[in-house]
Amino acid sequence: MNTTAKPPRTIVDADTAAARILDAAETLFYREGSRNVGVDAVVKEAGVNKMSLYRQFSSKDELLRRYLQRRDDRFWGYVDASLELHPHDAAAALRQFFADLAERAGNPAYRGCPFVNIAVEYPEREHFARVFVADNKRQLLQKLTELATRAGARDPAALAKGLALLIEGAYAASQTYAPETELLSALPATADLLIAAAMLS
Amino acid sequence: MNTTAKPPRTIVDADTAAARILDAAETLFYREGSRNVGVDAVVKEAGVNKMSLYRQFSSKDELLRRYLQRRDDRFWGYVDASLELHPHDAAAALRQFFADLAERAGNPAYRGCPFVNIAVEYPEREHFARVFVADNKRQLLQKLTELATRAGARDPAALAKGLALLIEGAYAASQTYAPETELLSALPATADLLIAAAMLS
DNA sequence: AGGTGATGTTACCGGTCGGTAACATCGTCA
DNA sequence: TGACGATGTTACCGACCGGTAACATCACCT
Repeated sequence: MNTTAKPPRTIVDADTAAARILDAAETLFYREGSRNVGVDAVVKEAGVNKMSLYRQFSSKDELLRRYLQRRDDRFWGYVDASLELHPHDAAAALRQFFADLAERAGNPAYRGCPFVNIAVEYPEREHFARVFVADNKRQLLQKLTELATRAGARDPAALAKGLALLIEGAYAASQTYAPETELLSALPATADLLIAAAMLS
Repeated sequence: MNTTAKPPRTIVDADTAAARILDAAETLFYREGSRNVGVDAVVKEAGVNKMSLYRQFSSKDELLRRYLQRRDDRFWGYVDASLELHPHDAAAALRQFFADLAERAGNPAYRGCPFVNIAVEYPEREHFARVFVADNKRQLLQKLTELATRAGARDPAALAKGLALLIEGAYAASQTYAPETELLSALPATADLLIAAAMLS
């Protein structure tokens, strides 16, 4: 028998190749870290040839850019899904977001906030990926401030910053603390407390 | 003139070589990330030869272990320094810790919590460095719980977890948010709020 | 049918990684 | 003085990194 049979050549058009590469990059960059994953691993996971990658993307950095954009879209999808449940009650919307975040971050496959991970992976604050991260966080703080204002907080900026710290804390703690610690179980109640305290005159 | 003059051979004994290597590793691993720094960069920073490293340390992993131990010692030094200022007032001690943390994390050279960074750099929870990190955090939560108890909190475990989340949040936010955001300025007040709320009947 | 452009495959480039062998050179102590 | 052990220096190993050239093969359109 022929033990050296080559696998059949499979041909995929450029668009599907690009999509599969992006899917593979999203999976691997998030799970293993963008700097720990080589392009060879990406194309293997995507089931395409390395040249297919470099014909669709100019470089690994370009792939990283697209990865960040995907993560950004996904993140705001999470936010919108939580907030839409309470369109006329900003305080409830905030509480909902923390409940949903605690749920997501408690998943065993959760590997933390992709943006926090990027910030750790790239030491230079001027790196384009770090700039992207800072921009995402800036928009998040803005959204939190807007919600805190609508909720009627005495000092909306202060409440928003406190909640932003809690959010980052949930991200980091999901990776630093052992799962048995169940630190995230305290997230919703702590957020509720901050929100409630911000309403009192 | 002789433009190819070799630098003079400098000889240092094993102990000072080991110390300089550890210092260099601590600086570089923290600033750039342990996986982003090669042993060549470490020996260059230390001003010693690569063989001097491998005669003192069995591997880069061994160096990483020593690095983690150093950071652990340093961390508990910070904790003790804050707590010692209020030996008979646990609530004040907690508040002091957050004030000092906000100060440290606001330093421009601050590169976040070394343990958070390790957790991001190494994807596998079973990796020895991740286990070390989880152990440090477990001890921190224990210390916080003990202080919350001494402070007279109604639910010490809940307060400790909330504060632990805030701490991790300060670490992560120091790297994700742009400095202009001054998110850390909200840290002490938020911690104070949580502590005060935990005391009320 | 023939040609043309997109895709797949292989092999390779220079650079960096962690780690080591071999040898030169030094200080120290008998 | 001579020998021995510790240190410094150089060169190298195989593996992986991001990226590319050259060529084989296919689909599709005229």
